[in-house]
Amino acid sequence: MIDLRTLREDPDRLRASQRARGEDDSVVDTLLALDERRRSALTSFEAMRAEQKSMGKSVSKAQGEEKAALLQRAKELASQVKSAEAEAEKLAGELDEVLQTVPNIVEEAAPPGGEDDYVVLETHGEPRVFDFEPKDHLELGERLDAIDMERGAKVSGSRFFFLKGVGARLQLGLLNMAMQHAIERGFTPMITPVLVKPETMQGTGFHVAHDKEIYRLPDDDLYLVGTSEVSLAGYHAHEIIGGDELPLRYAGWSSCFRREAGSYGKDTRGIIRVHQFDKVEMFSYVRPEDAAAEHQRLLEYEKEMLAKIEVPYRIIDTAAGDLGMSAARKFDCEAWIPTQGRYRELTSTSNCTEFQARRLAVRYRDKDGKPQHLATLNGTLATTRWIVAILENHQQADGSVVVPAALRPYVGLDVLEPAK
RNA sequence: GGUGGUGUCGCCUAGUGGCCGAGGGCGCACGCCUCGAAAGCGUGUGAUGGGGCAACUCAUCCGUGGGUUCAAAUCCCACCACCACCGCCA
Repeated sequence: MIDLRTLREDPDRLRASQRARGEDDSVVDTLLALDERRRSALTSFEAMRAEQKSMGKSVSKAQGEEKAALLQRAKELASQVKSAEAEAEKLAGELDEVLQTVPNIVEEAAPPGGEDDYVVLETHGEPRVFDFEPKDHLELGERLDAIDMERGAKVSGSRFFFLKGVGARLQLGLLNMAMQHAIERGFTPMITPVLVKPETMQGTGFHVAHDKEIYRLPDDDLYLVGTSEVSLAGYHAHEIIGGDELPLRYAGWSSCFRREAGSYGKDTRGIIRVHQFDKVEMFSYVRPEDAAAEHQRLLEYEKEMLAKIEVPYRIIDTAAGDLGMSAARKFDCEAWIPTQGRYRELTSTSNCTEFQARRLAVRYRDKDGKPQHLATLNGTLATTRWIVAILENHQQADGSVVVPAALRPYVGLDVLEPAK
């Protein structure tokens, strides 16, 4: 959520941000007008309420006819107070409704534009030159008896799959390595709920009512998370955290669920785009002034993980229009996928500044003891999709796959051999 | 799933319609005292929003949301969480 006081003082900042995202900047004027009306309604309600309170005192002291007269006037005032309050609440509700739809203010350094306007910041490693025709990850996975899409579809439908044998071992090893990576860097490991209440989903920046990506359980008013970021953002909701406890760093392991509505026909083969996958996610709560540095830190940890699986990758600075609701800046690491001849997203790290914390009421005490909103950041350490990059980049002519050295202790195998 | 109980300021607690504009204790902060400390004594002690340059001031907040009333922590309804017991399942 945007800070209203900041908006009043510097509305042009939000206007510029909206334009960078390619979104409507007239919402600024809508907000300012509503805010003005809300404040004047609030002031008049408060004045009436103060009068009502003092009158209430006189009623209790008065006697006889005087009391009856006072009571009569108090009754009239009570109904006026009621409607003044209703008016103030109505306007507050309208303001909040608009406020809920306004995305975070983007960092000035973020590239303007849409999905294709990203800027490549770094490229690491060179795409491997094969002296044989490389197989795609699904063919490799099937030969290894590691990935079973057909039975996934039989049991659950399209975009579901089984990881089996070395496939299951590969994922467990990868995610365990990610967890260990995080623990060594001071993160607290967490296994999080995957079903959350609407306010948690909403607070993290997803629209419970409109978002087509969210799986819903309407009978229970619960929602399946698309990432443990949601649960970890909600973890400290409505808390005031002592300044000496900061920064708080968590590494969440969870299954993630995405409906992938509107992506029909995209990435239909294999496990690139699926309805359910597993992920280890970093999540930090820091003081707002430390957020940019924390963002670089999370990106650094992602780079270290990518180095461990030894795949070529690049880092992109996501354009403003592709940031999503909560992020002010986002860096993606994309790995080279040989059979696609292009880079695909393996990690994503977002600086959400105070946006999520304001919605979820996560605060800390500053030096003066005043509660202030924290900044939240998240970043990927490993996901099921990494298996695609590992299989394709480390395959050999016979269909076997060399396990990257750092991963071997976690997988317990040096080479994955095709099943007979 | 059922029955009963509980939910008040960081913690414990008082509070059964107007004296609650929430009292007390603990903790914490500051001051007095002391060579220093403890004890003792005194003062202060939350959040949100509005107004004000500010000191300050007004409103809201007693699990959450509704309702009754001139007036609600207090009465009524629903929900949530926790505890106990019963049932069911593993």
